Amino acid sequence: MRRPRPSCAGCPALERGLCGALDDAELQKLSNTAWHRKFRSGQVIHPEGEVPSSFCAVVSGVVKFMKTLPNGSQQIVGLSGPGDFLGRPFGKETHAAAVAASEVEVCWFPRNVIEAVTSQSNEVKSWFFEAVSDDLEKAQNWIMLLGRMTAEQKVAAFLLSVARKSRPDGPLVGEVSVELPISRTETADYLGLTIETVSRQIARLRERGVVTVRNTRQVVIHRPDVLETTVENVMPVAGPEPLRA
Amino acid sequence: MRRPRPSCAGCPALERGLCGALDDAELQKLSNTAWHRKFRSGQVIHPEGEVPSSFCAVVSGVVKFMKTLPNGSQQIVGLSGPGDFLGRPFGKETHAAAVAASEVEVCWFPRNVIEAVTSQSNEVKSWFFEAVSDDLEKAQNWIMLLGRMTAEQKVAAFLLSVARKSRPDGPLVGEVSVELPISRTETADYLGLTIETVSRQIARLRERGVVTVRNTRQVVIHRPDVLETTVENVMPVAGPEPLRA
DNA sequence: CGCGTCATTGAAATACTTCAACGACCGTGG
DNA sequence: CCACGGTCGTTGAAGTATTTCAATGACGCG
Repeated sequence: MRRPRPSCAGCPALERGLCGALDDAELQKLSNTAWHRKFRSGQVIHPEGEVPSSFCAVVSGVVKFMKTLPNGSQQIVGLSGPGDFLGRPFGKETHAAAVAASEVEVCWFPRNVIEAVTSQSNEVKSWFFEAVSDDLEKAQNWIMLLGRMTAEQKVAAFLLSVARKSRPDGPLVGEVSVELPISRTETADYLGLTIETVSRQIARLRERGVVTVRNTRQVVIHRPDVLETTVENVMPVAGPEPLRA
Repeated sequence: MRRPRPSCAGCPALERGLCGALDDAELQKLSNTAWHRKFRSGQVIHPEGEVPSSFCAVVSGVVKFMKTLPNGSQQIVGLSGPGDFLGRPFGKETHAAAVAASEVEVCWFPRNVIEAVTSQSNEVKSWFFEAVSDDLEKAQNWIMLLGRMTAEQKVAAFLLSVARKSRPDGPLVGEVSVELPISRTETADYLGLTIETVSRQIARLRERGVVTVRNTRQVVIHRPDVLETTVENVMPVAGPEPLRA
């Protein structure tokens, strides 16, 4: 259902995303054709392997990018939040499905409008380039995590990444209360673990007093420093061999 | 040591890479400042976390992109071969070290030349955008592999990816003889396994008659179809539950 | 209240790693 | 030419982290 044209004031895509890189005329052009659209948790925004006919920015909620193996096992290959853009210009098929991981609201435009703006503006091209480069960097960090970290480290890294997103400025000292953006099942698919292992690792952190679990989505991190050393050092205490140059 | 200016004729970067997207004047500008440089296996081409002062295309050999954890464990987050470009314009620091995985020859230019060409040409900007997008897609496929595949599947997928690169056209039928581009240790770092596990999985494929190992780098794949079903199906036979829509 | 979904916990199974020994290959120097 | 040492790969046995299977518990909704 078509909703009234959105006002861009206060939109996270304007403050942090592509729209902030546009000049007034370009923004006007985009917002003339834009409309807001809502998805319930689990709904597919862009299916895998199609050229999306449209393009959108996340206004609120969390979007997961999923790949599915023929045997049914799934892997989340990326997450997007408010201000992030879904899809890319220049009609390539998506290589992962974009699925709402919560109630999601997006600002939706036809792809030809985005492509018109993109092809004319150098700055917009650069913005896309930077965005994809950042995604690539995140993906490579995730490759490191999936390939070389233990379950304990993966969960610690996940909690830290959520905490850092909620505190973009400061360096995580003292108590940090965070809201987990995704369910246990999704966390497992994100970390390449089973749901049981995720649950057990969180339980261990709770037993050790590192975190308190208010409910399945609300976690208080008492000792972010412990999480950080967990991620950085495989060895729990006293690394015997300082690595040589 | 500075080598004579290279001729672009026959260079893989011209045939498959960025240089093919340049017009004559741009190519001339680039080749005027370019020179060839060689690296022995193990030498670092771009260190991690620096803004590279230069930019280059791989002419021959294999380059690995590595991340290292504080405890010393390593993960290869990408591989590049002839025709691929290392580094990106617009002065961002690299997020992985580029290291020669074999004898490597590159075509080397100062970054300001590349940036001049890039900022003036729309087509070059698009080329970079496409290249990074492709890298992102590969990285996301690798995330799937690392997160959800067994050791057996990882090794099968690796052999297939090497075989496919050697036969860019046809669909892998019959016997395929491949040369592994990287050592066992590097394969392990690429697949997120130990060297022993890689070795054992290859041994199992050999015992099952799927491959023959001529030497550590030369492998003949007798049954690529078996490798493909291994990757696609976790279950050896009879997937019971067809996944529902 | 009862049902369905999602999360937690326990016990058994297993895949992968770790530790350790051995073997193949290769260049060097006697 | 062959012995020697070094690196890299293979193989075996033991250990461990994670998965799998199964049961129970918490929460929301009709």
